[in-house]
Amino acid sequence: MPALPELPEATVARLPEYLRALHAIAETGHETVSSEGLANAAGVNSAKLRKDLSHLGSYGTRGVGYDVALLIEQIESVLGLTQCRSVALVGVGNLGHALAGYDGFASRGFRIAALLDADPSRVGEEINGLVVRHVDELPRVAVEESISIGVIATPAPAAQAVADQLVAVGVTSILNFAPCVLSVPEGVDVRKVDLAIELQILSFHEHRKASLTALPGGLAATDTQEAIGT
Amino acid sequence: MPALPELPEATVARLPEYLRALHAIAETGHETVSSEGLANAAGVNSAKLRKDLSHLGSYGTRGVGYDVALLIEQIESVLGLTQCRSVALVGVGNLGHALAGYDGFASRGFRIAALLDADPSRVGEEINGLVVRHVDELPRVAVEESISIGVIATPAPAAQAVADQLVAVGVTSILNFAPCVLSVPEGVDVRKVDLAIELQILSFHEHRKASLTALPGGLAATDTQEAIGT
DNA sequence: CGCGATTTGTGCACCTCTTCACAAGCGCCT
DNA sequence: AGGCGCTTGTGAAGAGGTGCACAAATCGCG
Ligand SMILES: NC(=O)c1ccc[n+]([C@@H]2O[C@H](COP(=O)([O-])OP(=O)(O)OC[C@H]3O[C@@H](n4cnc5c(N)ncnc54)[C@H](O)[C@@H]3O)[C@@H](O)[C@H]2O)c1
Ligand SMILES: NC(=O)c1ccc[n+]([C@@H]2O[C@H](COP(=O)([O-])OP(=O)(O)OC[C@H]3O[C@@H](n4cnc5c(N)ncnc54)[C@H](O)[C@@H]3O)[C@@H](O)[C@H]2O)c1
Repeated sequence: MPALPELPEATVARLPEYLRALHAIAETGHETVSSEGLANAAGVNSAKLRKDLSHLGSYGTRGVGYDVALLIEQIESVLGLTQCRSVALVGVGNLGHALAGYDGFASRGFRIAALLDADPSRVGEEINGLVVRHVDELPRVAVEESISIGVIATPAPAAQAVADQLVAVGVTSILNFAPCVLSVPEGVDVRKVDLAIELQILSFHEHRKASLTALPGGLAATDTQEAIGT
Repeated sequence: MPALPELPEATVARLPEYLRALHAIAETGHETVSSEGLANAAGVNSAKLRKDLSHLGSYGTRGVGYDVALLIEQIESVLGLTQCRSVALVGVGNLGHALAGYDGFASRGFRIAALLDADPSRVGEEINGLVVRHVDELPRVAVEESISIGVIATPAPAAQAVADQLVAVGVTSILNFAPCVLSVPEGVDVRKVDLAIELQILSFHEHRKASLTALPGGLAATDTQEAIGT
């Protein structure tokens, strides 16, 4: 059993990006990669990458770099991806359909194990070989499929109720697409994806850039680092 | 012209959340709101909220709170949402369809002004009153519709090429759904949304929680702050 | 076998962000 | 008018993250 390495949250958020980059590098046939090379592929600073990897007691070789296969194994192990995790998707509407048909989950260690909706007219529909079931069946489904992550793609007003139902059946990780805050008991992790927020942040920078160029003879030595980190 | 207030990036990222919360509060009929109340609605610490708002030279009243309507106006002004921004969506596949049919954009100050795809069989299709056009028409469309933000929803291998095309026609803000890093010239902002990354982060915490509970008589006084920030 | 080229791992300084705690300000009630 | 309770705005301390710069380690080659 690997002693829990107490990773910084910022590092955890970057590990999946490294993993993706590593898989891409592995496909090109390279057996090792330098911190510089991997950092470029992942879009980060090489020093940051080295520090991140050092936190998981890394297996790099000075003068050579990192063994790609070994590093993939290490990161997957730390992220808990050695076992395939089952996901329940609640709300099979516009967005839910896209998610249900997305093959990028399976290829990265996740299995959509259940599709759930409250609308009776949607129940029974088959998407990608999976039948939509009624959300009331959640307790049974959760056990049968040993769900470990819940994804909420319902309208915002229904999201809190769905979250409560997920928590009630023992789900402790939720990915929320509805634009609202969820209140959950301690010990439950919620992550949120909100498109409108992303666009509004872009809008701000667009606005700022416009103001800057509109300024009279603004000195060109203003700070202009771009490509914001996630 | 409002002097640029030099906002911290972390604050900018939270302003849209405050804005959403404010709109919700406005609908309940409240004319003012305390930092405590707004902070709850937005899912943040009240001290953080006050500091954030103080950065935009805020208009709160001690002993009373913030004027909801005024604050909405202020934040929208700072985010550059006073003008409706036009968005071009490139890649009208699985995910693109969902985005094209999403009404959450219009309601928050954005207008999907163009749908573009490279697949000839998709060109001409009408979605939500908008006709899919060929991606080669981007230069003309960008000017006609005065596009200010580009959204990439193509497969990863095509994303960089699409980004280059967007940059070429003058787009300086890009929202990327493809799981890859984009390289863009200085002055262009890129934000990324990657579902698999979100799930993997959740997986990590799930993994960690499992290890903790599996530990023998671990003292209950371990840190257990949850509900991670975006 | 030793040397130079290369690359990792990390101490350190800097910076940003968070959180606490409280003075200053405002309105209301007497 | 004055006092009291409530709420904002902010200084300061602390926590966390970033990036530089370099010593330590390893490999390949002569
Ligand atoms: N469509 C997008 O591109 C998009 C983008 C970003 C965010 N979102 C958000 O994702 C959510 C879903 O968007 P959508 O466009 O798919 O909406 P939608 O209306 O098309 O789909 C919502 C689905 O949820 C189901 N539902 C409603 N209440 C439910 C409940 N209590 N339990 C289970 N299922 C329930 C409905 O029957 C429907 O099928 C919304 O909150 C939206 O704001 C959507
Ligand atoms: N479907 C999802 O739920 C989902 C979730 C997260 C991320 N993503 C990512 O979003 C992207 C799109 O996913 P999808 O499921 O919609 O894929 P998709 O294959 O259904 O759609 C991709 C579309 O992009 C078009 N396209 C390809 N090359 C193009 C080019 N050069 N210019 C313009 N258009 C081009 C294709 O014709 C197709 O219509 C992928 O990168 C995927 O990884 C999808």
